[in-house]
Amino acid sequence: MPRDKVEVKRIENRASMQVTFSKRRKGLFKKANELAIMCDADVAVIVFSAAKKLTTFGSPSVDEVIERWNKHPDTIEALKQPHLDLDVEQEFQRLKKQHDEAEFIVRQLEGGDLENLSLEQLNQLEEMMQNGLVRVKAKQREHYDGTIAGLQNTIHIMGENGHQIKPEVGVENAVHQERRSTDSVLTANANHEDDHDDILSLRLGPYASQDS
Amino acid sequence: MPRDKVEVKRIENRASMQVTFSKRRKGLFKKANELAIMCDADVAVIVFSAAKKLTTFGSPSVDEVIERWNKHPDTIEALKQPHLDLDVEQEFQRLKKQHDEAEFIVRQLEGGDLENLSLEQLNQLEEMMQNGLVRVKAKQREHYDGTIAGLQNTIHIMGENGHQIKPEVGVENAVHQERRSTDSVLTANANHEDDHDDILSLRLGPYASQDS
DNA sequence: AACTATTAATAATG
DNA sequence: TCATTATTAATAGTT
Repeated sequence: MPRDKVEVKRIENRASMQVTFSKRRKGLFKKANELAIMCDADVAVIVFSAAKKLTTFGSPSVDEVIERWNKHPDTIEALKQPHLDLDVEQEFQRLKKQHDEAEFIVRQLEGGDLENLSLEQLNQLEEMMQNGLVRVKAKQREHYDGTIAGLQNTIHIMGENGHQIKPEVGVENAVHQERRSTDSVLTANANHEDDHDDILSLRLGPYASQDS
Repeated sequence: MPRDKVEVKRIENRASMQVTFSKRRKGLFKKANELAIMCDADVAVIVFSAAKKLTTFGSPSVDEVIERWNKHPDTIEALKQPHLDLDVEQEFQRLKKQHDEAEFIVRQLEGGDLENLSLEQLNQLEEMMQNGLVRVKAKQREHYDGTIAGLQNTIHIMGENGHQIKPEVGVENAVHQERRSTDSVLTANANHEDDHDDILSLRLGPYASQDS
């Protein structure tokens, strides 16, 4: 509905599909919510992205609406429960395949072999990595900026209290010190409450460098 | 969204609620359909009116989407009936966890959210990406070198056949350009035979599932 | 249902 | 990804 009229058909460009998806999914959920509230309706919306990510909206909840749907006359004749063991196995295989694909990319990062990739695929990998790198660096900078601001503030306060310190000298240097190359590898997990960016972490503070 | 701005709250008047319900439900289904088509998403929308009437939209179908929802990792844990074989269930969880870790890293590359990462984790990610990039670039260079060698060989043969060309001049430059318009690269190898596979497999094609 | 005056959603852009 | 904005699309109130 915006800048240009757009045809309703599959968006071939991956990046813009992703952007459009996010926007429209948000819009869809908003509409669903409004319908539920304004019209006293029970609504469930289930969305799987092209990347297989699941997002849902439910009022009063996805489970309850689906439960109702299961019991509804129009639905009830269709499915009983004809699966389980077989389906679990299938789902297992599907998940395994999906995992292998993600693993493959991670393997490239961790030193996996690139022998069998075409130049085209290498270029795609490179772009993916470059883009990721840009974002990581930007986020690192935010951390450092926050730390620097905190330090400067501390120094400012110390100055007001009559301490005799020349601040700017050490701060900048500390931050821009080069990093050692640990070969450690991220054992990733999204959940961690141990997010500490206190002043001490400056010591560890490697700053990103190089081309980007 | 028309004549007057309207608050999102329950419409008390039965008649106008019914009218609004019809209009908005239609709009909701239209949006859901557009999302499914444009963004290659699987979408299910289930609506019970205040009068308990059921209407649904599903792409590819309500049943299939709900089936997928049932089997989704995020959902399966909360399954009502825990009648899964214990071994299978355990293995499933193990694989899911492993997958989450790989998926997490890949997400960062694909533009995932870095907000919740500590500085330490960002540094590890960066290093991983840098290392991967170095290897990818080295491998790209091999490809280009191969191309160069081939060209030089051709030129050499042409020279023996009496052609008058100075080869060394522009070869290196010519080969090392050629690959910066990355936007289109991603869609370039989209084999649509695999249409409903995920983004990773689209990018990496047949190599995605391979093991080392 | 149809009709519009408006608001809301969003494609393109930065 | 986030913000802005120029447009189109959805729709509340009215007929």
